[in-house]
Amino acid sequence: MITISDVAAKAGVSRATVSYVLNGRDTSVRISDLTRQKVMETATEMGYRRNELARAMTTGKNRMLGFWVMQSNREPVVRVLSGAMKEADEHGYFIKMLGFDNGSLDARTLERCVEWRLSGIIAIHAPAATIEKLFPQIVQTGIPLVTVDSQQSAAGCLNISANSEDGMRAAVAHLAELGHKRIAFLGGFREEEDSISGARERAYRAEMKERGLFQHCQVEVGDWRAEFSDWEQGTTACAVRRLLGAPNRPTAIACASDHMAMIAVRVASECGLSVPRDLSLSGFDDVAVATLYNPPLTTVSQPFELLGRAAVRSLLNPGGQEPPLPAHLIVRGSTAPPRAS
Amino acid sequence: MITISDVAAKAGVSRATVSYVLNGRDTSVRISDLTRQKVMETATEMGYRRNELARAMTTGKNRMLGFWVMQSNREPVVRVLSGAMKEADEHGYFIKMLGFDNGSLDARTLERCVEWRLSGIIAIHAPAATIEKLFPQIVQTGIPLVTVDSQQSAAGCLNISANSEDGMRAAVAHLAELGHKRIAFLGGFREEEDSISGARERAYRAEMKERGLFQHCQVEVGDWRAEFSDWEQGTTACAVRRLLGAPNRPTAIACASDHMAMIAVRVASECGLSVPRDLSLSGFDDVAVATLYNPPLTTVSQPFELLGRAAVRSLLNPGGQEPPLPAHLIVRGSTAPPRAS
DNA sequence: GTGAAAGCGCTAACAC
DNA sequence: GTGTTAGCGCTTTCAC
Repeated sequence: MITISDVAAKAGVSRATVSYVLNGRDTSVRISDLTRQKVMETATEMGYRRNELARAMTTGKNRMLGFWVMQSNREPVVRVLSGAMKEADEHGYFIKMLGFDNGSLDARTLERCVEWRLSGIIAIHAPAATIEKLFPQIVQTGIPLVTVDSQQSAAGCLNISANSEDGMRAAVAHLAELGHKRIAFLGGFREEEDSISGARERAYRAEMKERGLFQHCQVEVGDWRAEFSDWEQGTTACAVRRLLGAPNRPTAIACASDHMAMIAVRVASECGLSVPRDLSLSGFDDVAVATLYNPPLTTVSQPFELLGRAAVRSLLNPGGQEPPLPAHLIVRGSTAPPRAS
Repeated sequence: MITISDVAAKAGVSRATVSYVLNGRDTSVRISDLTRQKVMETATEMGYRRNELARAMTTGKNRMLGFWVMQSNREPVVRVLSGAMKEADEHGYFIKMLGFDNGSLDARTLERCVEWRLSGIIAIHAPAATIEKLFPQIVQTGIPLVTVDSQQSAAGCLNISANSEDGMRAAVAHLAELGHKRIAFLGGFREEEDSISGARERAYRAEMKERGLFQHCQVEVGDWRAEFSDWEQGTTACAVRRLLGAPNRPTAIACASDHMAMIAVRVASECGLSVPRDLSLSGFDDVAVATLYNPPLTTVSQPFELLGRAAVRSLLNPGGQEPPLPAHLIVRGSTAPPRAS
């Protein structure tokens, strides 16, 4: 492999000069057009390839960001990743994958981040408990960490999320405006009080209250990391069955994720209920297949790609404020006015 | 940041000794238990963190694999990635993301791979044309490249795929055994003769022929990279409409992907046809939502995680043969016997 | 068994 | 403007 010295020798200049030219540092250190040209030529001619490893080592800065995912297999994750990739790329940074499905943020992986001198870490869907437990070690590494779509500012580390409260309120409002009164909420696993599902639940209650429907509130909790393969025995399906089996069953359910809404559709048809004729359902996330589902899902769309971009940006310039990202309702075919009863 | 020299000084040994101990090279170079212990202790005590950058630089080997994806947003991609991550991790390797959605394999990104001295590249869903065009440059870099779920051995570079021919034949066989005769095939974009969709199409024809149904063959081609958002105007929807609008419309369609099968379900219901009562449909991939779909999709399951693992393994030991990975049929609710007509 | 010393490829003061 | 030089943190050969 051709090194900078080889180029220098052949071009008849010093290594430093080559380095300057190759890094375009012409502004601070003037290099004559002639030598620059000469250096460039011999470099390409010899097939020189810069060694980013050596560069990163000497500067002590690795332009590489870690992307930490607890659970893959979820479309939001890959969409955030996609956004992060693009933003990172635009700043000359790279993404290194950390612990895909390897369970949660563990000390060992954190260790590896410092061994590689990463410039930052993005953790997506991080349980607040884990973050909190690891927090001392995280600050000790000195590597900035930003969470995405996790609990609001767990332990004081920055979190990037869309404004899902507004989104949830919009969903409930939509349902109410269609004429529904008994609108239930189907949440994700309520791991801790302040989980992301909890935030949506609060938004639901707030909107219900504002519309004078508070006495009709009904909340059930499923588990949004459930495997899909055996959803029929899952906690989400059970939660929906409880909801639909109740004497005063709801005519609409606002769900905390699209997948839960899909499970709800399936359970409803089990019960002989058709969506949206007998039951209106709204999802959350706007997963790609939401539009292909049968019926197409009314849902709250989250700007996942933008979340990824924002996460990278906030890592790159720590001071800067990121504008809040809106989540907005998309009305499709899974919601309709309640049947005249 | 504590360096190896710091540890050496404090432990009262030379840097070399520390290096030996830390790398567990005790076998070739004997280190006394006492010194080893001493070194280990001071290292942890001082909070030493190895510098992987420096290590990679001096050895000239970067234990990092590039993962090249043309189009994210597809579940298969993230599942392959997940498998690759695990396998890489078990061998002490890492995954670096390359060009997520940045279009296809381009020369610039390849350049970057050599700048980072990557030990290998995994390219998923690579169009054969691109691979072929870039092939000279790829071999020139000397970085081994393996494709996943791409056209069979494009231009002589190794490709890892499940045996989707068998899977397709199983799907057609299943449909035939249910009593269907007019079984159509809905393929992905037929970019070149030997595309992956083409392979499935050939398998379909072969199975039809074997069962004496060759005269009932009907093939339409959609586009499996279509966006979902406007599937109604998409080529896949049109292809399905052509199929269902024909005088002798098929009673079953074997689709080359789950998403296309879902589109087919939607189009069928547009036409007043119900699945599986009026039309049986089989998918391909076994995407997570296949089981949640309405109706649950009969589909051919691909072992994506294993593909990822196999890709990494074949990069790590170039000689070794990877055993073929089977794709198998999963029967769910989207297929049924044809209506007595 | 252990240590001295020579790199690995590059950057960045500083001198010319 | 350009070159000299001293590292960066680590590995590895070769003496001791």
